[in-house]
Amino acid sequence: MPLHNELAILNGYIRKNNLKSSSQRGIILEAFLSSNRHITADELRDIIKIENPNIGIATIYRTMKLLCECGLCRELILEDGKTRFEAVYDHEHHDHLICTKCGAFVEILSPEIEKLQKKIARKNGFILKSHRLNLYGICKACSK
Amino acid sequence: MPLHNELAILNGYIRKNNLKSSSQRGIILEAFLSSNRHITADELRDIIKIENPNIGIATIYRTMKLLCECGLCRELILEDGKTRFEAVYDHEHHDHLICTKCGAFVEILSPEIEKLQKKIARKNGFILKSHRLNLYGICKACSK
DNA sequence: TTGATAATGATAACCATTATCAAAATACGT
DNA sequence: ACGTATTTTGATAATGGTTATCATTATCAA
Repeated sequence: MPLHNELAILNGYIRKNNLKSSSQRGIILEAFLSSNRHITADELRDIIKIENPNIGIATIYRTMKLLCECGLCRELILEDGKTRFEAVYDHEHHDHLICTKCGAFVEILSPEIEKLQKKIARKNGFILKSHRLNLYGICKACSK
Repeated sequence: MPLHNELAILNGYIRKNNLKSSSQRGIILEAFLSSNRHITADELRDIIKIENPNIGIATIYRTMKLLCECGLCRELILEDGKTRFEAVYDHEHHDHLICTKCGAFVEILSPEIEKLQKKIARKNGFILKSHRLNLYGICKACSK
């Protein structure tokens, strides 16, 4: 049950920062992890609403920000104006290949590209902290 | 005078699509090109306001969209919630290296990375159409 | 010049996200 | 277990960038 690990991380972060735990945070974390996709705050709310209609959207935003702070989650900003949240713990770093027709996501990984990125940053006097790489194209199904 | 070329492209696009020309579009195009940076609609309005205080923000948005359609401009979406516009004509394709402290931009170019991207897309059955690569780090001046 | 249509400017609407604030929940020392 | 200080929550207002609306104006072709 991987949830236990993530919950431990969240609770550790809460303790370390003198925050307080709440049932809402556990519920949101579980819904987020089990959704298993790049989800928006609104979509998450719809899922949570079924069992917990009283959890407000503000709390979802606040909790997702918290999850990002403690390294369980990452924001994904595309061009539709909505922030998507992506699980990080136990997930290798990856970039995205996105079908512009159907919206399909493929997670991709290229150590070679990463190496080149570091090299470019160094050449320009930058200390590389992170990067964002999205590839846009037409997937197999859509190109038929 | 490179403006002439861009103006010709814009006017060609207008003619081809049975649109109508206007003085505002020329003014906005010129202000955009001479700003020579990744500019937001708001910043562009401030520049234009000095000589043409009567041009509305809606027209600026509409014109920038038009410039994107005819290939003179590209939208750049970062994480501050503002769309930036970047000149494309006569500019080689490039990605971005961004300082997370001072916001400095460096345009970067790596044919090797581009080649790897194509390879990855192909391996996943995608026809690659475009990509977006931003590197985030600390620039030389800020790391002192 | 006229008629059809596109463009403009002012502003309202939109929508995702954040701030506000009173009420409720939590943690901790006693 | 109790009281108290502090955090969290939920409802909702506010924010801010962008887009839609619409009456008026400008453009273009005949």
